[in-house]
Amino acid sequence: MTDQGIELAVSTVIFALRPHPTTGETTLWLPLVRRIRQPHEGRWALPGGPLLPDEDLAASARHTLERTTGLSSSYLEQLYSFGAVDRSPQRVVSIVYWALVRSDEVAGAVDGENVQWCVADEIPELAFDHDGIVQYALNRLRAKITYSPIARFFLSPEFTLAELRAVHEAVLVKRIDPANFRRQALATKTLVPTGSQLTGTSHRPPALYRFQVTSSDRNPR
Amino acid sequence: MTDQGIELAVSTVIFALRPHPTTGETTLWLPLVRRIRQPHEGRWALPGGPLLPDEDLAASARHTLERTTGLSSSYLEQLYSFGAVDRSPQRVVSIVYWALVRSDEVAGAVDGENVQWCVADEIPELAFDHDGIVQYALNRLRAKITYSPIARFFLSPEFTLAELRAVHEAVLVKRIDPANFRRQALATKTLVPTGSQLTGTSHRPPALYRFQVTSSDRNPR
DNA sequence: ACAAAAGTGTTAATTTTACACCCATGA
DNA sequence: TCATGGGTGTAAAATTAACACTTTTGT
Repeated sequence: MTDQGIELAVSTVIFALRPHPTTGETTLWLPLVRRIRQPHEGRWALPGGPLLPDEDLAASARHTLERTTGLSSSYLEQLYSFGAVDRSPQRVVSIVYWALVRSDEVAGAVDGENVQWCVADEIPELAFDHDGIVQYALNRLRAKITYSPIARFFLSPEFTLAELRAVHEAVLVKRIDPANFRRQALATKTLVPTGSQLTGTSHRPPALYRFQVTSSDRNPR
Repeated sequence: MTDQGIELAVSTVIFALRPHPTTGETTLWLPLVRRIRQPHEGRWALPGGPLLPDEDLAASARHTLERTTGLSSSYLEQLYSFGAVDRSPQRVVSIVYWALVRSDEVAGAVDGENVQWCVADEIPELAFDHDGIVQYALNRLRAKITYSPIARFFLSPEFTLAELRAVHEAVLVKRIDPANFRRQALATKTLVPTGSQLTGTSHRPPALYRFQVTSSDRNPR
């Protein structure tokens, strides 16, 4: 009832796919922001900010995402809430979201003054307990992509099965048999062929697909 | 940085197994508390309370559990955080946990003045969005019991495979083949036979098992 | 014609499911 | 000895995984 004086913040782990700087392989990246005040001043941290009184939790995450990257998310899901007592002099409860950004959007993004994109598996030491949070988000993404069709949120609405498979391979960092992947993907019945093909390749033109829009797309949770 | 004046509360969905009042079948139950002030005064709601400044999130959930039921939880996991702007005149962000209580503990519990245990699938209309939260917790429990050995948290440390199976059957509300269940359970290698048997049954005495204690028991998340 | 990826077919291995049947105990 | 669940065996069915092979394009 009475005010507890606990600060509420919302942070977001933002995932996007980009080529790895050395290997060139498509890899998971995420943006970090440099802290410009105490505590942990100068350290890299997850983008976030205080929850505004008239802002939904998810809206807060979306705003942070737009503010720090200039991008919009194609998928957003709550990850976990952290609120250990010892986090800092002023007690903070952080509600953390994770988000996916489409590759065609992220291609045009550039690092800002205090924003830097990092390869997800090569993160520097972060402020607070953000290392653990990133690891937790990575686990969640990798687990979820294996049983849920979230891979599509990295892609444009129309895509080939090879592109969809490439997303899985990049996220899970392992090769996947194209023939079996195709059958599994089509067996879900969530994939609809558009009828058209992707031309301009130096091989047989692949068919284009799109995902069926389901009602659960609005309430992922 | 500045105080936002948002109230922080922690609620808990507490599950226990008891016989169904009419069918006698072992069924999922959960305790509800009657609200004694506005908003939603008189309505049933999930047990919970404001987060104290020096209290961990999980500790808050545990305290609520003990306060309202007089019991302790054998398992506690964060469920979700809710914080829509429209929840009430005073904005509240609720961090919700779910908990399991052992059957031998709950047997001795009695309903208090403003506490009532209800069959989980026959919940009355609740205050706030608590109906949805209960449903979400039920989904989570039913999903998790199929891939994680949480069923044991309803049981005493030593139990028979039939008792373990009965927990699965009660939670999922469906019959499970005893032979196949046994093999699956033993295949996980998390089950250790104690060497002793349960006597006093009017049939072949079943072997007693206990679960291996793993390090992940401390950080379920 | 050749390379390269799209797409199809086939089989082995593994996991899941169904159910028959023997075992050990109390009544 | 009978009823009752404990516990084992086994085979069909479904799923997963591995890989050969055919198709269609650009060069």
